[in-house]
Amino acid sequence: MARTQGSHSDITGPRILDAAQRLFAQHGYAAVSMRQIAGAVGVQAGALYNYTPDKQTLLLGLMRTHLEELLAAMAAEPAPNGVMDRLEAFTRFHIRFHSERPDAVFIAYMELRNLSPENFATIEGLRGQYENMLEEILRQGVQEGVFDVPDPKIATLAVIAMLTGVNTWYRSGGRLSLPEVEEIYWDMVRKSVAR
Amino acid sequence: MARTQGSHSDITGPRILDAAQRLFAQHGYAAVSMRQIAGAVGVQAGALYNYTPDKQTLLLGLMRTHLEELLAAMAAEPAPNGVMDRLEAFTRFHIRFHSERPDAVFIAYMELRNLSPENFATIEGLRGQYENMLEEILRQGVQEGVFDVPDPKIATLAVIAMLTGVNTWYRSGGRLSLPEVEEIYWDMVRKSVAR
DNA sequence: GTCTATAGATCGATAGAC
DNA sequence: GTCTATCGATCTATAGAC
Repeated sequence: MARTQGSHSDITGPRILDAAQRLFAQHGYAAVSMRQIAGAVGVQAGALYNYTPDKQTLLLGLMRTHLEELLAAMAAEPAPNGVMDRLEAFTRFHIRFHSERPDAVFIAYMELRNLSPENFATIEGLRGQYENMLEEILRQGVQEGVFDVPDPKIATLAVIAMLTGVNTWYRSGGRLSLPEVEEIYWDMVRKSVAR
Repeated sequence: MARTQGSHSDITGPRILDAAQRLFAQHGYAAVSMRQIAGAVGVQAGALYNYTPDKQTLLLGLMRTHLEELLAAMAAEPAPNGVMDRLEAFTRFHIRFHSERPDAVFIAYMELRNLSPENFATIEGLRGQYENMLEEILRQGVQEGVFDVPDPKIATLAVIAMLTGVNTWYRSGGRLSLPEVEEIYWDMVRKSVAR
Protein backbone atom coordinates (compact mmCIF):
# COMPACT_ATOMS: atom_id res chain seq x y z
CA MET A 1 0.00 0.00 0.00
CA ALA A 2 2.92 2.30 0.64
CA ARG A 3 4.40 1.59 -2.76
CA THR A 4 4.04 4.64 -4.94
CA GLN A 5 5.68 3.37 -8.08
CA GLY A 6 5.90 0.17 -10.04
CA SER A 7 3.74 -2.17 -12.03
CA HIS A 8 0.24 -3.18 -10.95
CA SER A 9 -1.12 -4.30 -14.27
CA ASP A 10 -2.77 -7.32 -12.77
CA ILE A 11 -5.60 -5.40 -11.16
CA THR A 12 -5.39 -1.77 -12.21
CA GLY A 13 -7.52 -2.26 -15.31
CA PRO A 14 -10.59 -3.61 -13.54
CA ARG A 15 -10.16 -1.09 -10.76
CA ILE A 16 -10.25 1.75 -13.25
CA LEU A 17 -13.49 0.43 -14.71
CA ASP A 18 -15.03 0.04 -11.26
CA ALA A 19 -14.03 3.53 -10.18
CA ALA A 20 -15.20 5.10 -13.42
CA GLN A 21 -18.54 3.34 -13.23
CA ARG A 22 -19.14 4.43 -9.67
CA LEU A 23 -18.05 8.03 -10.26
CA PHE A 24 -19.88 8.44 -13.57
CA ALA A 25 -23.07 7.16 -11.95
CA GLN A 26 -22.67 9.42 -8.94
CA HIS A 27 -21.66 12.69 -10.59
CA GLY A 28 -22.19 12.22 -14.30
CA TYR A 29 -19.67 11.57 -17.06
CA ALA A 30 -18.95 15.20 -17.85
CA ALA A 31 -18.54 16.15 -14.19
CA VAL A 32 -15.91 13.51 -13.46
CA SER A 33 -12.27 14.19 -14.31
CA MET A 34 -9.65 11.65 -15.21
CA ARG A 35 -7.78 12.83 -12.12
CA GLN A 36 -10.72 11.84 -9.93
CA ILE A 37 -10.83 8.38 -11.43
CA ALA A 38 -7.09 8.01 -11.03
CA GLY A 39 -7.30 9.19 -7.44
CA ALA A 40 -9.97 6.62 -6.62
CA VAL A 41 -7.77 3.90 -8.07
CA GLY A 42 -4.62 5.18 -6.43
CA VAL A 43 -2.60 6.07 -9.51
CA GLN A 44 -1.75 9.27 -11.32
CA ALA A 45 -3.94 10.50 -14.16
CA GLY A 46 -1.41 9.69 -16.84
CA ALA A 47 -1.45 6.02 -15.91
CA LEU A 48 -5.09 5.69 -17.01
CA TYR A 49 -4.03 6.06 -20.61
CA ASN A 50 -2.34 2.69 -20.46
CA TYR A 51 -5.85 1.23 -20.28
CA THR A 52 -8.01 3.49 -22.39
CA PRO A 53 -7.20 5.72 -25.35
CA ASP A 54 -9.45 8.43 -23.94
CA LYS A 55 -12.27 9.20 -21.53
CA GLN A 56 -14.97 8.68 -24.17
CA THR A 57 -13.86 5.12 -24.87
CA LEU A 58 -13.95 4.41 -21.14
CA LEU A 59 -17.62 5.37 -21.09
CA LEU A 60 -18.49 3.41 -24.21
CA GLY A 61 -16.82 0.31 -22.78
CA LEU A 62 -18.87 0.51 -19.60
CA MET A 63 -22.12 0.86 -21.52
CA ARG A 64 -21.37 -1.85 -24.04
CA THR A 65 -20.21 -4.28 -21.39
CA HIS A 66 -23.38 -3.71 -19.41
CA LEU A 67 -25.68 -4.33 -22.35
CA GLU A 68 -23.71 -7.34 -23.56
CA GLU A 69 -23.90 -8.85 -20.09
CA LEU A 70 -27.63 -8.17 -20.07
CA LEU A 71 -28.14 -9.99 -23.36
CA ALA A 72 -25.88 -12.87 -22.31
CA ALA A 73 -27.67 -13.28 -18.98
CA MET A 74 -31.04 -13.13 -20.72
CA ALA A 75 -29.95 -15.78 -23.21
CA ALA A 76 -28.76 -17.98 -20.35
CA GLU A 77 -32.12 -17.84 -18.60
CA PRO A 78 -34.30 -20.92 -18.93
CA ALA A 79 -37.23 -20.06 -21.20
CA PRO A 80 -40.59 -21.47 -20.09
CA ASN A 81 -43.02 -22.73 -22.68
CA GLY A 82 -46.16 -20.65 -22.23
CA VAL A 83 -46.24 -16.93 -22.94
CA MET A 84 -47.56 -16.12 -19.48
CA ASP A 85 -44.67 -17.93 -17.84
CA ARG A 86 -42.23 -16.30 -20.22
CA LEU A 87 -43.58 -12.87 -19.33
CA GLU A 88 -43.22 -13.67 -15.65
CA ALA A 89 -39.67 -14.90 -16.15
CA PHE A 90 -38.78 -11.77 -18.09
CA THR A 91 -40.26 -9.53 -15.41
CA ARG A 92 -38.43 -11.19 -12.55
CA PHE A 93 -35.19 -11.40 -14.50
CA HIS A 94 -35.31 -7.73 -15.42
CA ILE A 95 -35.85 -6.59 -11.84
CA ARG A 96 -33.18 -8.88 -10.48
CA PHE A 97 -30.55 -8.10 -13.09
CA HIS A 98 -31.05 -4.35 -13.02
CA SER A 99 -31.32 -3.98 -9.25
CA GLU A 100 -27.96 -5.71 -8.92
CA ARG A 101 -26.22 -3.16 -11.15
CA PRO A 102 -27.66 0.26 -10.35
CA ASP A 103 -24.58 2.17 -11.44
CA ALA A 104 -24.28 0.44 -14.80
CA VAL A 105 -28.01 0.85 -15.48
CA PHE A 106 -27.91 4.50 -14.54
CA ILE A 107 -25.01 5.20 -16.87
CA ALA A 108 -26.52 3.23 -19.74
CA TYR A 109 -29.62 5.42 -19.60
CA MET A 110 -28.21 8.80 -18.64
CA GLU A 111 -25.04 9.12 -20.64
CA LEU A 112 -26.31 8.31 -24.12
CA ARG A 113 -25.86 11.99 -24.93
CA ASN A 114 -22.12 11.67 -24.57
CA LEU A 115 -21.74 9.03 -27.26
CA SER A 116 -20.70 9.75 -30.80
CA PRO A 117 -23.39 8.93 -33.38
CA GLU A 118 -21.92 5.57 -34.34
CA ASN A 119 -21.33 4.56 -30.73
CA PHE A 120 -24.87 5.64 -29.93
CA ALA A 121 -26.16 3.42 -32.73
CA THR A 122 -24.21 0.48 -31.33
CA ILE A 123 -25.64 0.90 -27.84
CA GLU A 124 -29.17 1.49 -29.07
CA GLY A 125 -28.90 -1.61 -31.22
CA LEU A 126 -28.04 -3.73 -28.19
CA ARG A 127 -30.86 -2.21 -26.20
CA GLY A 128 -33.22 -2.85 -29.08
CA GLN A 129 -32.28 -6.52 -29.10
CA TYR A 130 -33.29 -6.76 -25.46
CA GLU A 131 -36.56 -4.92 -26.00
CA ASN A 132 -37.39 -7.17 -28.90
CA MET A 133 -37.36 -10.17 -26.60
CA LEU A 134 -40.19 -8.73 -24.54
CA GLU A 135 -42.00 -7.51 -27.62
CA GLU A 136 -41.98 -11.00 -29.07
CA ILE A 137 -43.49 -12.41 -25.89
CA LEU A 138 -46.26 -9.85 -26.05
CA ARG A 139 -46.92 -10.40 -29.74
CA GLN A 140 -47.18 -14.13 -29.31
CA GLY A 141 -49.48 -13.69 -26.32
CA VAL A 142 -51.75 -11.49 -28.38
CA GLN A 143 -51.75 -14.03 -31.18
CA GLU A 144 -52.69 -16.77 -28.75
CA GLY A 145 -55.40 -14.63 -27.23
CA VAL A 146 -53.69 -14.64 -23.84
CA PHE A 147 -52.84 -10.93 -23.78
CA ASP A 148 -54.81 -7.86 -24.77
CA VAL A 149 -52.25 -5.35 -26.00
CA PRO A 150 -53.27 -2.85 -28.67
CA ASP A 151 -49.67 -1.89 -29.53
CA PRO A 152 -46.98 -4.41 -28.55
CA LYS A 153 -44.10 -2.02 -29.30
CA ILE A 154 -45.47 0.64 -26.97
CA ALA A 155 -46.49 -1.88 -24.34
CA THR A 156 -42.93 -3.17 -24.39
CA LEU A 157 -41.53 0.27 -23.68
CA ALA A 158 -44.17 0.89 -21.02
CA VAL A 159 -43.39 -2.33 -19.17
CA ILE A 160 -39.64 -1.82 -19.35
CA ALA A 161 -39.94 1.76 -18.11
CA MET A 162 -42.05 0.58 -15.20
CA LEU A 163 -39.63 -2.20 -14.29
CA THR A 164 -36.47 -0.14 -14.65
CA GLY A 165 -38.07 2.44 -12.38
CA VAL A 166 -37.42 0.04 -9.52
CA ASN A 167 -33.85 1.28 -9.54
CA THR A 168 -34.92 4.79 -8.57
CA TRP A 169 -36.08 3.70 -5.15
CA TYR A 170 -35.12 0.10 -4.33
CA ARG A 171 -32.29 -0.35 -1.84
CA SER A 172 -31.12 -3.66 -0.49
CA GLY A 173 -32.09 -3.87 3.16
CA GLY A 174 -34.99 -1.46 2.72
CA ARG A 175 -38.65 -1.94 3.59
CA LEU A 176 -39.25 -4.50 0.85
CA SER A 177 -37.17 -7.53 -0.06
CA LEU A 178 -36.37 -8.18 -3.69
CA PRO A 179 -38.80 -11.13 -3.90
CA GLU A 180 -41.53 -8.87 -2.52
CA VAL A 181 -40.68 -6.25 -5.12
CA GLU A 182 -40.77 -8.85 -7.87
CA GLU A 183 -44.17 -9.98 -6.67
CA ILE A 184 -45.67 -6.49 -6.67
CA TYR A 185 -44.36 -5.65 -10.13
CA TRP A 186 -45.25 -9.01 -11.62
CA ASP A 187 -48.79 -8.51 -10.37
CA MET A 188 -48.99 -5.15 -12.13
CA VAL A 189 -47.29 -6.29 -15.34
CA ARG A 190 -49.50 -9.36 -15.59
CA LYS A 191 -52.67 -7.36 -15.18
CA SER A 192 -51.56 -4.48 -17.44
CA VAL A 193 -51.40 -6.77 -20.48
CA ALA A 194 -54.23 -9.09 -19.45
CA ARG A 195 -57.35 -9.69 -21.46
CA MET B 1 -30.00 42.04 -34.94
CA ALA B 2 -26.84 43.83 -35.92
CA ARG B 3 -26.66 45.68 -32.64
CA THR B 4 -23.80 44.29 -30.57
CA GLN B 5 -24.09 46.48 -27.51
CA GLY B 6 -26.79 48.02 -25.40
CA SER B 7 -29.63 47.05 -23.14
CA HIS B 8 -31.99 44.19 -23.91
CA SER B 9 -33.26 43.51 -20.43
CA ASP B 10 -36.80 43.07 -21.67
CA ILE B 11 -36.23 39.64 -23.17
CA THR B 12 -32.73 38.50 -22.31
CA GLY B 13 -33.78 36.87 -19.02
CA PRO B 14 -36.32 34.47 -20.52
CA ARG B 15 -34.03 33.76 -23.44
CA ILE B 16 -31.27 32.71 -21.07
CA LEU B 17 -33.62 30.31 -19.33
CA ASP B 18 -34.79 28.88 -22.65
CA ALA B 19 -31.27 28.38 -23.94
CA ALA B 20 -30.04 26.87 -20.68
CA GLN B 21 -32.96 24.46 -20.59
CA ARG B 22 -32.42 23.31 -24.13
CA LEU B 23 -28.64 22.96 -23.77
CA PHE B 24 -28.76 21.27 -20.36
CA ALA B 25 -31.27 18.74 -21.69
CA GLN B 26 -29.23 18.09 -24.81
CA HIS B 27 -25.71 17.85 -23.39
CA GLY B 28 -26.10 17.72 -19.62
CA TYR B 29 -25.56 20.44 -17.05
CA ALA B 30 -21.89 19.72 -16.45
CA ALA B 31 -21.08 19.57 -20.14
CA VAL B 32 -22.56 22.97 -20.97
CA SER B 33 -20.48 26.10 -20.41
CA MET B 34 -21.76 29.53 -19.57
CA ARG B 35 -20.16 30.67 -22.81
CA GLN B 36 -22.33 28.22 -24.76
CA ILE B 37 -25.48 29.52 -23.13
CA ALA B 38 -24.42 33.11 -23.78
CA GLY B 39 -23.66 32.27 -27.40
CA ALA B 40 -27.10 30.76 -27.90
CA VAL B 41 -28.69 33.91 -26.51
CA GLY B 42 -26.43 36.25 -28.45
CA VAL B 43 -24.63 37.93 -25.55
CA GLN B 44 -21.23 37.58 -23.94
CA ALA B 45 -20.72 35.24 -21.01
CA GLY B 46 -20.33 38.03 -18.48
CA ALA B 47 -23.79 39.33 -19.25
CA LEU B 48 -25.39 36.14 -17.90
CA TYR B 49 -24.40 37.16 -14.40
CA ASN B 50 -26.87 40.02 -14.50
CA TYR B 51 -29.57 37.34 -14.37
CA THR B 52 -28.15 34.58 -12.22
CA PRO B 53 -25.58 34.60 -9.42
CA ASP B 54 -24.05 31.42 -10.78
CA LYS B 55 -24.59 28.38 -12.99
CA GLN B 56 -25.93 26.24 -10.17
CA THR B 57 -28.75 28.67 -9.40
CA LEU B 58 -29.67 28.68 -13.06
CA LEU B 59 -30.21 24.91 -12.89
CA LEU B 60 -32.13 25.02 -9.64
CA GLY B 61 -34.44 27.69 -11.05
CA LEU B 62 -35.27 25.56 -14.08
CA MET B 63 -36.05 22.53 -11.95
CA ARG B 64 -38.10 24.39 -9.37
CA THR B 65 -40.07 26.26 -11.99
CA HIS B 66 -40.89 23.03 -13.77
CA LEU B 67 -42.16 21.29 -10.65
CA GLU B 68 -44.09 24.32 -9.44
CA GLU B 69 -45.79 24.56 -12.81
CA LEU B 70 -46.59 20.85 -12.61
CA LEU B 71 -48.23 21.26 -9.21
CA ALA B 72 -50.09 24.38 -10.28
CA ALA B 73 -51.39 22.74 -13.45
CA MET B 74 -52.42 19.68 -11.49
CA ALA B 75 -54.26 21.80 -8.96
CA ALA B 76 -56.04 23.61 -11.80
CA GLU B 77 -57.32 20.36 -13.30
CA PRO B 78 -60.97 19.56 -12.70
CA ALA B 79 -61.12 16.63 -10.26
CA PRO B 80 -63.79 14.04 -11.07
CA ASN B 81 -65.69 12.40 -8.25
CA GLY B 82 -65.03 8.68 -8.58
CA VAL B 83 -61.57 7.21 -8.03
CA MET B 84 -61.57 5.51 -11.42
CA ASP B 85 -62.26 8.80 -13.18
CA ARG B 86 -59.65 10.53 -11.06
CA LEU B 87 -57.07 7.93 -12.00
CA GLU B 88 -57.92 8.38 -15.66
CA ALA B 89 -57.69 12.16 -15.35
CA PHE B 90 -54.30 11.87 -13.62
CA THR B 91 -52.99 9.50 -16.30
CA ARG B 92 -54.02 11.70 -19.20
CA PHE B 93 -52.85 14.88 -17.48
CA HIS B 94 -49.45 13.38 -16.71
CA ILE B 95 -48.86 12.27 -20.29
CA ARG B 96 -50.04 15.55 -21.73
CA PHE B 97 -48.12 17.81 -19.36
CA HIS B 98 -44.87 15.89 -19.58
CA SER B 99 -44.90 15.32 -23.32
CA GLU B 100 -45.23 19.08 -23.80
CA ARG B 101 -42.04 19.79 -21.81
CA PRO B 102 -39.51 17.10 -22.67
CA ASP B 103 -36.48 19.26 -21.88
CA ALA B 104 -37.74 20.36 -18.47
CA VAL B 105 -38.74 16.81 -17.56
CA PHE B 106 -35.40 15.44 -18.66
CA ILE B 107 -33.48 17.95 -16.57
CA ALA B 108 -35.69 17.47 -13.52
CA TYR B 109 -34.87 13.76 -13.55
CA MET B 110 -31.28 13.69 -14.75
CA GLU B 111 -29.63 16.59 -13.00
CA LEU B 112 -30.62 15.89 -9.41
CA ARG B 113 -27.01 14.92 -8.78
CA ASN B 114 -25.87 18.46 -9.41
CA LEU B 115 -27.99 20.00 -6.65
CA SER B 116 -26.68 20.86 -3.23
CA PRO B 117 -28.28 18.80 -0.42
CA GLU B 118 -30.75 21.52 0.58
CA ASN B 119 -31.70 22.26 -3.01
CA PHE B 120 -32.12 18.55 -3.60
CA ALA B 121 -34.46 18.35 -0.62
CA THR B 122 -36.53 21.21 -2.02
CA ILE B 123 -36.93 19.57 -5.40
CA GLU B 124 -37.66 16.14 -3.97
CA GLY B 125 -40.26 17.69 -1.71
CA LEU B 126 -42.09 19.16 -4.67
CA ARG B 127 -41.90 15.87 -6.55
CA GLY B 128 -43.20 14.07 -3.46
CA GLN B 129 -46.22 16.37 -3.36
CA TYR B 130 -47.07 15.34 -6.90
CA GLU B 131 -46.59 11.65 -6.23
CA ASN B 132 -48.79 11.88 -3.14
CA MET B 133 -51.71 12.96 -5.31
CA LEU B 134 -51.59 9.70 -7.24
CA GLU B 135 -50.93 7.70 -4.09
CA GLU B 136 -54.06 9.13 -2.49
CA ILE B 137 -56.14 8.13 -5.48
CA LEU B 138 -54.82 4.59 -5.26
CA ARG B 139 -55.34 4.37 -1.50
CA GLN B 140 -58.89 5.55 -1.76
CA GLY B 141 -59.58 3.13 -4.58
CA VAL B 142 -58.27 0.28 -2.47
CA GLN B 143 -60.41 1.39 0.44
CA GLU B 144 -63.47 1.47 -1.79
CA GLY B 145 -62.65 -1.93 -3.22
CA VAL B 146 -62.26 -0.50 -6.71
CA PHE B 147 -58.49 -1.16 -7.01
CA ASP B 148 -56.36 -4.09 -6.02
CA VAL B 149 -52.98 -2.63 -5.09
CA PRO B 150 -50.88 -4.43 -2.47
CA ASP B 151 -48.57 -1.44 -1.91
CA PRO B 152 -49.92 1.96 -2.97
CA LYS B 153 -46.57 3.73 -2.53
CA ILE B 154 -44.81 1.33 -4.88
CA ALA B 155 -47.71 1.24 -7.31
CA THR B 156 -47.53 5.03 -7.46
CA LEU B 157 -43.88 4.95 -8.42
CA ALA B 158 -44.50 2.16 -10.92
CA VAL B 159 -47.29 4.04 -12.66
CA ILE B 160 -45.39 7.30 -12.77
CA ALA B 161 -42.29 5.57 -14.14
CA MET B 162 -44.38 3.95 -16.85
CA LEU B 163 -46.08 7.22 -17.80
CA THR B 164 -42.96 9.35 -17.75
CA GLY B 165 -41.35 6.76 -20.01
CA VAL B 166 -43.52 8.14 -22.81
CA ASN B 167 -41.00 10.97 -23.10
CA THR B 168 -38.23 8.58 -24.14
CA TRP B 169 -39.93 7.77 -27.42
CA TYR B 170 -42.93 10.00 -28.13
CA ARG B 171 -42.44 12.65 -30.79
CA SER B 172 -45.14 14.96 -32.08
CA GLY B 173 -45.94 13.97 -35.63
CA GLY B 174 -44.83 10.39 -35.10
CA ARG B 175 -46.72 7.16 -35.70
CA LEU B 176 -49.13 7.73 -32.81
CA SER B 177 -51.06 10.86 -31.91
CA LEU B 178 -51.09 12.02 -28.31
CA PRO B 179 -54.72 10.93 -27.79
CA GLU B 180 -53.78 7.48 -29.07
CA VAL B 181 -50.86 7.37 -26.66
CA GLU B 182 -53.10 8.44 -23.79
CA GLU B 183 -55.52 5.67 -24.68
CA ILE B 184 -52.88 2.94 -24.75
CA TYR B 185 -51.36 3.98 -21.45
CA TRP B 186 -54.69 4.53 -19.73
CA ASP B 187 -55.67 1.02 -20.76
CA MET B 188 -52.53 -0.38 -19.15
CA VAL B 189 -52.70 1.78 -16.02
CA ARG B 190 -56.36 0.94 -15.47
CA LYS B 191 -55.75 -2.77 -15.75
CA SER B 192 -52.53 -2.76 -13.71
CA VAL B 193 -54.35 -1.58 -10.58
CA ALA B 194 -57.64 -3.34 -11.29
CA ARG B 195 -59.22 -5.91 -9.06
C1' DG C 1 3.31 0.28 -16.00
C1' DT C 2 3.65 4.29 -13.40
C1' DC C 3 5.65 8.47 -12.42
C1' DT C 4 6.41 13.75 -12.92
C1' DA C 5 5.78 17.59 -15.62
C1' DT C 6 3.53 20.18 -18.81
C1' DA C 7 1.36 21.76 -23.24
C1' DG C 8 -2.71 23.77 -24.74
C1' DA C 9 -7.41 24.54 -24.14
C1' DT C 10 -11.37 25.84 -21.55
C1' DC C 11 -13.80 26.71 -17.52
C1' DG C 12 -16.67 29.89 -13.89
C1' DA C 13 -16.71 34.17 -12.32
C1' DT C 14 -15.22 39.08 -11.75
C1' DA C 15 -13.61 44.05 -12.82
C1' DG C 16 -14.19 48.09 -15.02
C1' DA C 17 -15.33 50.82 -19.36
C1' DC C 18 -19.27 52.48 -21.79
C1' DG D 1 -27.22 45.88 -19.21
C1' DT D 2 -23.61 44.53 -22.06
C1' DC D 3 -19.06 44.67 -23.45
C1' DT D 4 -13.91 43.42 -23.30
C1' DA D 5 -10.38 41.52 -20.79
C1' DT D 6 -8.62 38.61 -17.55
C1' DC D 7 -7.61 35.89 -13.16
C1' DG D 8 -6.92 31.55 -11.32
C1' DA D 9 -8.30 27.04 -11.51
C1' DT D 10 -9.00 22.87 -13.88
C1' DC D 11 -9.28 19.93 -17.70
C1' DT D 12 -7.65 16.06 -21.33
C1' DA D 13 -3.95 14.15 -23.18
C1' DT D 14 0.99 13.59 -24.10
C1' DA D 15 6.24 13.26 -23.40
C1' DG D 16 9.94 11.31 -21.34
C1' DA D 17 12.32 9.42 -17.09
C1' DC D 18 12.59 5.27 -14.42
